Amino acid sequence: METPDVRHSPHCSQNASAPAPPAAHEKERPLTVAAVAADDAGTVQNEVWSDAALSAWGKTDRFTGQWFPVVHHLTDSAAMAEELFDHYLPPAARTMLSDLAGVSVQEVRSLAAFLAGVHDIGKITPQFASQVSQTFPTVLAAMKRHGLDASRPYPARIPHATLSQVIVQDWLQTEYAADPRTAATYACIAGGHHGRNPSKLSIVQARNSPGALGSGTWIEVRQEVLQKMSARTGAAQVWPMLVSRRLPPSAQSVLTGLVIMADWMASNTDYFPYDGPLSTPRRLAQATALLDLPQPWRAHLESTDATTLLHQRFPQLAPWPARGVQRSLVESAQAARSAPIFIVEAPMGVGKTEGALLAAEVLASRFGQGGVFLGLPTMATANPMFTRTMRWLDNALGEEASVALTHGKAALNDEYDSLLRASWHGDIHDGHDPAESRAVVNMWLRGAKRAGLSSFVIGTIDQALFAALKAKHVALRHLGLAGKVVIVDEVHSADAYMREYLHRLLTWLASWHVPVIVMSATLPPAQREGFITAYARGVGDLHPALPDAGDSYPRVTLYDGDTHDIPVSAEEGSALVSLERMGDDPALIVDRLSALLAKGGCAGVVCNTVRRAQEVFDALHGSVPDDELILIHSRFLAPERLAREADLVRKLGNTKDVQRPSRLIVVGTQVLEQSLDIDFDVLISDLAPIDLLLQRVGRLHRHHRASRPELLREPLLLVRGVTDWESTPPSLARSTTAIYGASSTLRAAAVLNEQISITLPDDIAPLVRRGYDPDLPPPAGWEDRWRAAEQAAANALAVKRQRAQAYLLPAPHAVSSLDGWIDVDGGDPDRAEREGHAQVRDSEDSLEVIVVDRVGDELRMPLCSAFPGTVIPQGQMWGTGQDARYARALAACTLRLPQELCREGMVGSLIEALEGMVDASGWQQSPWLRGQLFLPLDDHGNVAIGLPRGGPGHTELYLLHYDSVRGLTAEKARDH
DNA sequence: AACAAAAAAAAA
Ligand SMILES: [Fe+3]
Ligand SMILES: [Fe+3]
Repeated sequence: METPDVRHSPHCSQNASAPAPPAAHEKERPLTVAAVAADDAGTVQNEVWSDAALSAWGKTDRFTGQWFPVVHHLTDSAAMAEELFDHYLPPAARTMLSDLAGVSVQEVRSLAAFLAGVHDIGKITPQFASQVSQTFPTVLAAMKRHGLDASRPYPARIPHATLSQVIVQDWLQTEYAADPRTAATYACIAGGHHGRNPSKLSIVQARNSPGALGSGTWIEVRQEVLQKMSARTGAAQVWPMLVSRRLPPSAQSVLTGLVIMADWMASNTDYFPYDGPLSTPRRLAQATALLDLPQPWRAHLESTDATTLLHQRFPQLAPWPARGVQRSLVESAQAARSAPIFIVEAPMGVGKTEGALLAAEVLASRFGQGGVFLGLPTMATANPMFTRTMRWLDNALGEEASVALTHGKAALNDEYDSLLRASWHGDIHDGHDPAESRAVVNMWLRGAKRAGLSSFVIGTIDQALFAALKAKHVALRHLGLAGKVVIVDEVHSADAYMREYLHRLLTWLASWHVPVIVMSATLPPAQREGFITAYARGVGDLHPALPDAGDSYPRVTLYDGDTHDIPVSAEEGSALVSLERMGDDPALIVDRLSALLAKGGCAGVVCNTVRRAQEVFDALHGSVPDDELILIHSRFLAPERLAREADLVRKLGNTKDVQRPSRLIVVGTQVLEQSLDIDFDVLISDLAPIDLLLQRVGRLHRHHRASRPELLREPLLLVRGVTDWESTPPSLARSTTAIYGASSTLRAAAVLNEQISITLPDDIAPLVRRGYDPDLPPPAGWEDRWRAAEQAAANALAVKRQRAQAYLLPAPHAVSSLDGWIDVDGGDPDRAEREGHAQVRDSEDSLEVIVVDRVGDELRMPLCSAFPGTVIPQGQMWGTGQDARYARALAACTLRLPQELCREGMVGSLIEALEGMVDASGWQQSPWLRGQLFLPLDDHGNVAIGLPRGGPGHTELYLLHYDSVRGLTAEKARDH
């Protein structure tokens, strides 16, 4: 906290009895003066500055009564920026900044240090200084004695960062005759140091506030700071070159990120104490020792051969040679002319991830990146990827490097948690052999906005997309990504809304020369082209050559200024999947499966909704033994869903110790289509968009198995979810069109129309291409429905894209400076962030709750938790200290409520109802439980929720039931 | 009226 305003201090509400601040005459002596040590080497800061400059306060601490001169904070920040430039930024980021600024690396370093060295110069103004007139009157009196009169209060509060921008900008204009627009491209970096750049209008307003800025000595002291910082950092020699050209926005944002990082560090009194050593080198040495930031990663490869590399990094894969995709990736990474984007389309299980990590090493060693960002669509896939990446790092790292797992529930991941705890205590983490692991979590690189600044960041793709979102501190996201190789996996799962953000991200990444590897199942050609076009835009190429339109799969496409179709040697044999249509009555499944599984076998049934899955399950329940039937969907408690998925992989996976049962039916929803590496002998699926249907088919005879049951030797796909196959066009189940829209589902039906088989993998690319081809003609007799569906889809797409624009960060080429770049038309970003309007996913309201068991008057931890049955105290403080582990285990017991309860306009009353059911007031101190909602289930797994609907006094009662077999069900009781 | 899965949220 920079101002002594303590209204927002977390301590103040409960701190009525806190000791009063020391008496005014005692507390306002800068302790630094007394701390000059005789052997202090280097520049003693006080000798540099005039007494007037030293009298200006920059920070105050109301609790200790100490204050700190702003010129010292600025000197600390400049020194920290130099340190970060030299030892935190990877070579790629340094040369990128130098390229963009049009000066040498050394010169752009001077620019960075200068900007950090003046970021708070707006504090040397009457308007800022006057804030402490009540709390630190003698500081103001001393300032006044030095000619800095701040005794008049300024109620109109212009943020000091805005004042900094005005001051720096005007100085560049008068001192170096910079034109205003050019000056703004540099000055906005000071203006944005609080995470939000002032708008052009507010800058004009600030400039026209002479009272706020002050005159006379105020101007002289600021001039002194600007000149001495310029001289100290070497910027004085660089400005004449810089002012002749505008700094590109891509450099503005990364430098802003660097200034913010330096400021945060310099503002931490553990690292830069008010009363610590006075000489800057000593202060910096103390801070860097305490920070202990690992250096950026330096990739060093011992071989150029893909197979050799593969075996060095992934010894468990020896002695098998590198696979086709891996070789293509490694070899084309070696050949790329400049930082490239790869688009890798291949099924799971061909070693894409390993190939991408090896390619990242090749790219980083060639282009100087210092880390890798690896993004996945879900937390559930990011977690195992974190573990895999850690094992790669065991073999890839020569020195210590920082790692982070970044997603909303990262702290619930045990491996990351142990690394986090090790960073606290400074001791080595348990679990994995620490001697082998040079990957560490750095203490400073924790928290939502800092973790992404680590060298190796594994997280949800959202964490990268935030770099394209209008949100506070987006420049820190830019700093985090600008020196890395960026890999995003399973990109096919992104919808049109997310793709808007992904495109914008790619444009920014390209502008920093960041190598990108996009991995996906088959993409419609328009999507492939969209990624290349967005990336090319970032390097100023408006008309990149488009990739070959032919149907190949797997395929690797590369753009490095030119577009290349990289050959991938095919290795899999092809398979002919028989395709049959069946009716929608669940009873038909019972009959069909009992016949098909007569000689044993494992069947998967994928339904488009939870309700349909539960219906199929119920139909099978009577005739199939319990241990041969599994239901899986997302409406299970998270630990139970995890256990279920682990069970499926144990039974149907591809591991050495797989225990495949002789007979099994798995009924589920789309959770079966996502990233589970399991194999069915026969598959039944609801009709779905063709790409999704093919994802599901990917689970059919997925692994090479020595033998399959006699009746299931050839892969068979049965498609249902259509109420009438005979009508023209087929009439789709309503729930299916509600989820996917009529167009994409109808298109799937069209491309499969009259087909009786699918050849894998050859048919995949053409089916997906045709399924999304705008010119696909409807089959005869489908025209009317088709037209209506196409129109509805076009409208929905336009709405989605439109919605995405609201919080989409402008592209680097679309702005001159960062002035107002995260401002939202008619809104303020603080509010947008607080209320969660700014999103990278387009989603309707939905609610996740933590489940507790209610037994009599007691609340207990759920049976699936790590502490089953443990009593949870109510109405008293709980969840911190010794209880934190219980709170953490409880926080893992989440359950998503059905959409039926989260309808438009219902969520508010639902939250209210839930808050009334469990007294969680005593748990709010726990970071695990703070702000969460709780659902108490009685010992039958039941809970009733009443929601006001319609008129006053009118209530709808929903009966929820949870059991470990069917998951959560909701039904509406009769009105009462 | 009812329809998957998925993510997220502290600074200087
Ligand atoms: Fe500041
Ligand atoms: Fe600051």
